[in-house]
Amino acid sequence: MDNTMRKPPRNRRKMQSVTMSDVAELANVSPSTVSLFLRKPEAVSAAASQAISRAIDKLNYVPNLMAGGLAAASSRAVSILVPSVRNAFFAETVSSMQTALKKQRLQLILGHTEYDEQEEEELVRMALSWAPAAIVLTGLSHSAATRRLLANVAIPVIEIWELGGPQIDAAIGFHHDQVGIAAAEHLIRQDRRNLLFLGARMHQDRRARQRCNGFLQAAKATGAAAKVVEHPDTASAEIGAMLLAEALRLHPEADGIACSNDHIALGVLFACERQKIAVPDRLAVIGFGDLSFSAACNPPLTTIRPSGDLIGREAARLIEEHLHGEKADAHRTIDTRFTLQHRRSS
Amino acid sequence: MDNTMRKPPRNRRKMQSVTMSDVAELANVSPSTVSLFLRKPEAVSAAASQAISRAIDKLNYVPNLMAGGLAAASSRAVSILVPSVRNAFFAETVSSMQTALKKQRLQLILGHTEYDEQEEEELVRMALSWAPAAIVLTGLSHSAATRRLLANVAIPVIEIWELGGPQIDAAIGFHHDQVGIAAAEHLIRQDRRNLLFLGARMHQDRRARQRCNGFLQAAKATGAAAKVVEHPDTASAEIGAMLLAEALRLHPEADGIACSNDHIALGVLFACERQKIAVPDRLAVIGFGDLSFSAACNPPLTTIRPSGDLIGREAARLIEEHLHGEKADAHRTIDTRFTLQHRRSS
DNA sequence: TCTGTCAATAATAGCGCTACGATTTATTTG
DNA sequence: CAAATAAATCGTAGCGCTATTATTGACAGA
Repeated sequence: MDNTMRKPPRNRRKMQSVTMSDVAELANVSPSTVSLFLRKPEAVSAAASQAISRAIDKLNYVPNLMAGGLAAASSRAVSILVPSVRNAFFAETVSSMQTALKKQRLQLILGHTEYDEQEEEELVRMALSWAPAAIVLTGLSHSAATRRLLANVAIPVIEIWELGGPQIDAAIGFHHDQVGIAAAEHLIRQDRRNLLFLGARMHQDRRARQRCNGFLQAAKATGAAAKVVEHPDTASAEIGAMLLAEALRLHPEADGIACSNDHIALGVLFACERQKIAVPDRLAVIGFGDLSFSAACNPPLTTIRPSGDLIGREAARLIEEHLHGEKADAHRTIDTRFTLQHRRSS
Repeated sequence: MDNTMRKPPRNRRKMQSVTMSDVAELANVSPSTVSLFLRKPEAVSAAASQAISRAIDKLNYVPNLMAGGLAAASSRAVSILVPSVRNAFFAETVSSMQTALKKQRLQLILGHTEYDEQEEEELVRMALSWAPAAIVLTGLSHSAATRRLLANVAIPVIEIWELGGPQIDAAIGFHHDQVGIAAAEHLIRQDRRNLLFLGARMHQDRRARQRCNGFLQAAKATGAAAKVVEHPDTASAEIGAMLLAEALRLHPEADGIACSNDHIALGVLFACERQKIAVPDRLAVIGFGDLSFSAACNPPLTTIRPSGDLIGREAARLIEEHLHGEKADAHRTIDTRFTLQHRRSS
């Protein structure tokens, strides 16, 4: 009996053109050494380093992060979930974070929750499938299942753009009620006593709601009158103009207006101009966001500038620290604060 | 000699809490069946499906996409590289694309090139490390190395937001020179003969440059005068106002102005208002972008509306088709066009 | 000369999953 | 009712890499 009877070459896999072994072979070292070189170059001799570098260049080797991640049980990806990147605030944070993370060769996986906790939950599940190095969520409010999913992960879970509630792990942001308070106090300092808050999409945007509540509270505390007029759609200048019209119809006595953000405020300014309502003499206006047009409009808009950029950078820093082993105390809270930009609209 | 001498349990790996085998065991099927169920549920019997579903829920199983991607030699990630997501145009595309891709359980890996081809190259390299299902780039201009890296990949390479040059694979967008032409022709139709183009960051923003060139060309073709005034920084209303001042100083005879985008145009409107320059009587203004404030400002801004949203959706569609095996002819070009929004500023 | 120590490198054993062929079971049909 | 066909399920062999341990070689001290 022929015991050399060979099985036919059974199955065949797809593959990557150039692998680490190819590099190793060309550089005349073992694959282990190539791997070591890629992860800790300082542990490899100068001669070997050079040979490997040369081989990588020559072969145009691109490491397979999935293989690496699988073997190391963690990937070079960071998942970030924001309501929407169309919103300039979150765009800013995402952008600054991506820039900071690139230096550590970490990549951003982006998801949009559209202010929907169910959506967020699904995205968290998908995100975890990548065994990310960290996961970043917007706000402190999440579904029970989301909390459960994240309760026991070994990676940093960072909640951004909101402070002041129970947090899963770390939180980076500021207190939105304080923003509202600051706006109200500012208007009152300008001798306004009939205050108004114009808000968009507040049924979904928890943080806008918090600003509104802080505003009302502070107004009440000083005995000023304060009303709210809102609109369910996403903030825009158009909605802002509409809200102003509605507001003046309902509350013609108003002399100080805070807006849930600068888009609304811009619309208010546009409407005031059309209707020859003097700003700030007849009506003081304050916004939130300090968007790109806010310093340039007529009159320049007083507004509260959040720290979207800083939030992203701090999140990246936290992730970096964790990666470098500095376990850091969990449940860290970083208050990035906000600043009042006093301009001529108030 | 004791041939039962056992080696000590050699090494130990980290691991994921719940794996597919755990699910299989609980559901009383083989891991293969679980895998099959996850990928092609219709190929598994109702009984098994139910048992597996139950087990997944019970164990809270989260598949490991890296293992899956490694085995399948391709991942559920799509890489998208844009200049910056702070730019509302790209934010729109990224957002609509993410929404469309989520339905197919594909995830977006985001990178910012900051208008730098070197940066882009590095990001492409990083992106390829994930064996993405597709890769999306902005524009048609890339470094030689980038082209080389992408020349032979088996996945769709989609270039967005620009048409009219040699493309790597598919391209989705529109012709920016046509935008410039449309703007010039519009102003000329409004009886303007002394035209001006105000541009920001044109040394980096190739597409803004193309719009400018189209504008100049069309003006020249009809015998109208056309000048350019530009500023190196990112577009903003502030820069727009500065550009207008500079422009009127250099070209006081101007009666029609096109802006590289609506931020600039908004700044122009602000400045005109401050200087009591009548728009459109003295000066007609047209922008590009149709941003959120453009319909609401004073006067409402005539502008050209691109199709950022559609670009994202079409890109997602292309990727989906490829995933479902419809090989589609390569080098596809999809012109998403643009529309002129004629409002009162012109 | 013989250890002992250290630095550099290599061999080994998977990480969790998918693709493929093989096998089993159910269903049909001559 | 056996044979042929179809449907459902399973077993196997990696995907390309990392982490750990094992090995090698150089050099020091005694």
